[in-house]
Amino acid sequence: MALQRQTAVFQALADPTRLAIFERLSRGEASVTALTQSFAVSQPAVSQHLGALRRCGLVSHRREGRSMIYRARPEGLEPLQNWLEHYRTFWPERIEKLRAVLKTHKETT
Amino acid sequence: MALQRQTAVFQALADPTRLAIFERLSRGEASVTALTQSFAVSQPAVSQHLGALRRCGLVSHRREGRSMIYRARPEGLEPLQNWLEHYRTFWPERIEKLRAVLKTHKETT
DNA sequence: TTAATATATAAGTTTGTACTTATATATTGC
DNA sequence: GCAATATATAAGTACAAACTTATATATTAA
Repeated sequence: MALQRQTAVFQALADPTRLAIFERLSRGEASVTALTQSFAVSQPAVSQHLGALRRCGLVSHRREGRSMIYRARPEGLEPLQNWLEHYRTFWPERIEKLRAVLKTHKETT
Repeated sequence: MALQRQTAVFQALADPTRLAIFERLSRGEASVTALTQSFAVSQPAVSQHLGALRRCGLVSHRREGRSMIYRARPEGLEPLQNWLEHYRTFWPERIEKLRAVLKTHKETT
């Protein structure tokens, strides 16, 4: 079945390497070369993953001399946020309770 | 590359049919037969999607006579919630601003 | 126990995805 | 312009995923 807009972000983050690249970029921008050195895949593989992330708005890039600098786009997570927001409407108490638990957990670690 | 625990939920929700099944179940429990009637795929395909959702904790099921009744498990979304929570730590203002926008949007539609 | 119903599993097919190597394109410094 | 460097794209391969039909398993009712 063809990929739909709704599942695009899930799809993009479903691959471990691609997720790791996004997480790496969320801690600071990086060039393709730098990313390639961080992951056990070839440079073209990294470029392909970056293309996938870019196509669904999870990263942006700019040229800087010979390098392409990539950075994570928090706004790219909007669909995910939106989707979970939707479920908060359906299951308000349950999810809110869960959020509280998670927040506490975060604060104590 | 092998599927990791971190990407399991993303992977499960990355397929449009499977996402639609989960969303259907989030609006109320249903038997496999009922689900099969709602989607344009065969009964085995539905069972396979339910198996995938079940394996990562997004749905639970119980037998009721000859039927298997499936229901969505809000707790199954914990990894997603947790993951986004993590990004709130990194990008607090930005994401919080976004959350506010989304909440307003929800309330006015 | 036998037939009907409901679901799960097996096996096979097709398409998509993640990778590879090879090569094209863009930028810089000589 | 030419060589070096950085990235993207092309082409091919291997494996995973999503489906199909056929069949096995479980439950109910006669």
